Amino acid sequence: MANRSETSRLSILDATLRLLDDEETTVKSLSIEAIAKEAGVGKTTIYRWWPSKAAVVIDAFMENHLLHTPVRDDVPVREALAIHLRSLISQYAGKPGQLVSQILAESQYDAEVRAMFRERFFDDRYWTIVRLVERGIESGELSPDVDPRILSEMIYAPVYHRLLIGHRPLDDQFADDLIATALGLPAVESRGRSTRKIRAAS
Amino acid sequence: MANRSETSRLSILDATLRLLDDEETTVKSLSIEAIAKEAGVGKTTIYRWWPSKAAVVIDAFMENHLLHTPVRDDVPVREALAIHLRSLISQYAGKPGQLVSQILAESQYDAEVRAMFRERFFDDRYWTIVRLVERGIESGELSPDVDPRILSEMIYAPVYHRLLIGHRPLDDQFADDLIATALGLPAVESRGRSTRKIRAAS
Amino acid sequence: MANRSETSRLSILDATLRLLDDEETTVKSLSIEAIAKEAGVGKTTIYRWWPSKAAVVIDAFMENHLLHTPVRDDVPVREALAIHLRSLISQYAGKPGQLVSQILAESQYDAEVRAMFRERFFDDRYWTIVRLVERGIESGELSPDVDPRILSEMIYAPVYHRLLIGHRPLDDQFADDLIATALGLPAVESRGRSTRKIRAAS
Amino acid sequence: MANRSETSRLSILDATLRLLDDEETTVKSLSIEAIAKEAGVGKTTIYRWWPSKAAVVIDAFMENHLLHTPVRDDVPVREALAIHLRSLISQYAGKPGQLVSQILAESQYDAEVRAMFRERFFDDRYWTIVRLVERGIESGELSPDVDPRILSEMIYAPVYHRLLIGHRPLDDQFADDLIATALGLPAVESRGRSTRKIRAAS
DNA sequence: CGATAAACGAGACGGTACGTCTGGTCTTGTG
DNA sequence: CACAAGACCAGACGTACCGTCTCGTTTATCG
Repeated sequence: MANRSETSRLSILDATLRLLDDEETTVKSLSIEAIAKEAGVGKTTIYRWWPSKAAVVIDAFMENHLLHTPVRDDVPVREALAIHLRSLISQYAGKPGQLVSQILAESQYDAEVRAMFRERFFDDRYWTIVRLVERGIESGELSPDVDPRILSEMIYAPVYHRLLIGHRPLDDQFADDLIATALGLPAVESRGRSTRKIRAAS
Repeated sequence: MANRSETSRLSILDATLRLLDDEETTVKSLSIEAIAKEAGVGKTTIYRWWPSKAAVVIDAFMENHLLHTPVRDDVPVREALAIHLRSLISQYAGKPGQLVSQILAESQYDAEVRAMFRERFFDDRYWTIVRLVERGIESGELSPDVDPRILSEMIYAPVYHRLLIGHRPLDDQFADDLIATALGLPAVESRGRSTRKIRAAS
Repeated sequence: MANRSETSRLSILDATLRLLDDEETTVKSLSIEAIAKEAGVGKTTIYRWWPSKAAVVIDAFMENHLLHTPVRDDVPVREALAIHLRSLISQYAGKPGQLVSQILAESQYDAEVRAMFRERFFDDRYWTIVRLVERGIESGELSPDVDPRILSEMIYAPVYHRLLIGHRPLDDQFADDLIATALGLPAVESRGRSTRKIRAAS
Repeated sequence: MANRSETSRLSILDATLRLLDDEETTVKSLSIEAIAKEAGVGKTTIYRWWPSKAAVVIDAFMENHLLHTPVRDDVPVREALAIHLRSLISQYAGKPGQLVSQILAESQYDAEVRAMFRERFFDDRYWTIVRLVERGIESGELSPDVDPRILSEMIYAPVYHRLLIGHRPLDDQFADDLIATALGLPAVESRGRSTRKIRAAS
């Protein structure tokens, strides 16, 4: 029989990360051929076990838990949200963000990749936020009238939006603004509307 | 001398749309070679005037005003938002949505395409919503404490989010949920409570 | 592993000859793309194994021994020369001649092709004539004072000269004239005079 | 009205020579586009007056009398031949030789170019040699039995042969060997056959 | 001497082929 | 018998030139 070689599997995932580490390399410019060569592995071996290049990248990405965005449950929801969002945004502002946006790009052309992205990456994060919002409703920090899933999307989606479109920066201010608006509260340090407008315009 | 040929320009944009109309064709699978052949045009002519395949697609997409998402200013903000979002979402649920998501995908790999997407497509829509939100604040429909740009992103981004990730459907319910949550009103009859929440937070 | 495919090699050479057989096709107008298409082969396969189009043509030309110009060693040198030259000239007057002249043309731009032409095509023929001239010297049919290589060139080069420049025809008369002049005999009956001349010069 | 512009004609021929002067540029790699640009002339102007790139090159080549190969008629034929051939060969060994061989290459694909090469370049030289050989016959230096045109080709063709095939060098020794053999005389400095053989092999 | 027609520079155009690259499949030993 | 190595068919890439075709803009006779 000769079962799947764990050595090969790891070489492939390692090689993928090594290649993606190069500032110039994108998921698109990365080729299966290059991965095979870097891993010292035949192309066939990759094609045998992964349905597409993007699948390898997602696997490699997850294998090394490249994104660390804890959600604390021992602090008030507002604070937990703040910690989580700031952490997420700061990571998305860098190389991991590029990777996520490129995987998302690949997933536009391949339903299998899209499903894999959701299952292996997206769902966990999404439900974590939904649960957090639900805790906020339970604790009274958030209005009981909001749909936790919709509110979660309204908090989370803008981060992806800026990541993908780049019309405005991914920074701490953004995290604070999102939370303040979501909780129906102006950001602490900038209460007035006109002040906020000026900030937004800068 | 020897000015640009309008005939060629139109042939190219038309051919691009014709090819993209095919259910199986994506922006990725579309090739400049195919456009040239379909348009009866030399490849050089395309390369001479467009920096990339995606640029041609954006031009073609815009040339024919493929997306019609009016924003009324003669009705209350809530209603204008509802009309706009329902229209936008219904179109994004179909072929135009696929195109937008694929252009966005391409833009992840090409700063020029990203800029073109923003300038030719995104900015108009974004500012239209921002202005709408500002009108809502002025008319008292929205709390004066929200940052119009942040709120706009919180309303708009989830649409793109579902378009790109596909974790939940793009339908009228979604439009209504977004508006209700954005206006701080889970439903019409709960206006008082949500108003209270906003007031309490200020 | 994965050795060269003999099937492909033959398809390519066959396709090349098939295309060149067309009266209108020249080595210049022949394209690697056309060979690949005709052979049902990827362009890469051609580029992998041949350094240039001309190299493929030379290979194809030689593979099928397209030129038959025997040199008899069982008859007097004059007769062997006559048979050989008449045969060579008659072939050069037709399609093979065009091919040779076109390969020679290509070789003016590519040292590798020039070397290949010499090694695969020219040298054999050249040395065959040199040896024939040497036999003529040994047998007394030719003056011992001539340099066999120079005399060979003087006999052989005019054939190429007419082939390439076309100032006068390639016909049997030409073969006879060359031999007569080379042997120092304008005609059979004037052997004495020419012998005298050579003797007088030594 | 508006006659041919002599200025343009000269710019084009000059530009052609300037471009061909570059060691790396060949008649093949030279493009009409490049000539037009270098000459500051529209492509149309070239196409209007010349049938092909090679025609321009021949014109440019001749305009500047790039080859100087005098034939003296005030010295014995042997000496005149020696002077002419040594001069010709020494020039053919350099850049002019490359040009001639490349023009000859081009002429293999274009009957018009071939005719132009003959008329503008070849015929003069050919008949000059024929006349020289005829003078040799009249003066008794050459046997009255040889056909002057055939002997001319036997003297002249080997030069082109070496130029195009490059199997042996174009040098003074070659000129002397040709003349010696043509005149039925061994070269003065190397009378013995074995000596000649060794020289030929080097 | 002003009209007018050809030649001119510029360069866009529809094409062809280039040589390179990658995708995904197939083949051939090796461990 | 899974693997590495890599050859294979296929076809798009972006580039270079081809030869044709407008464009205005000189020129230079001719009416």
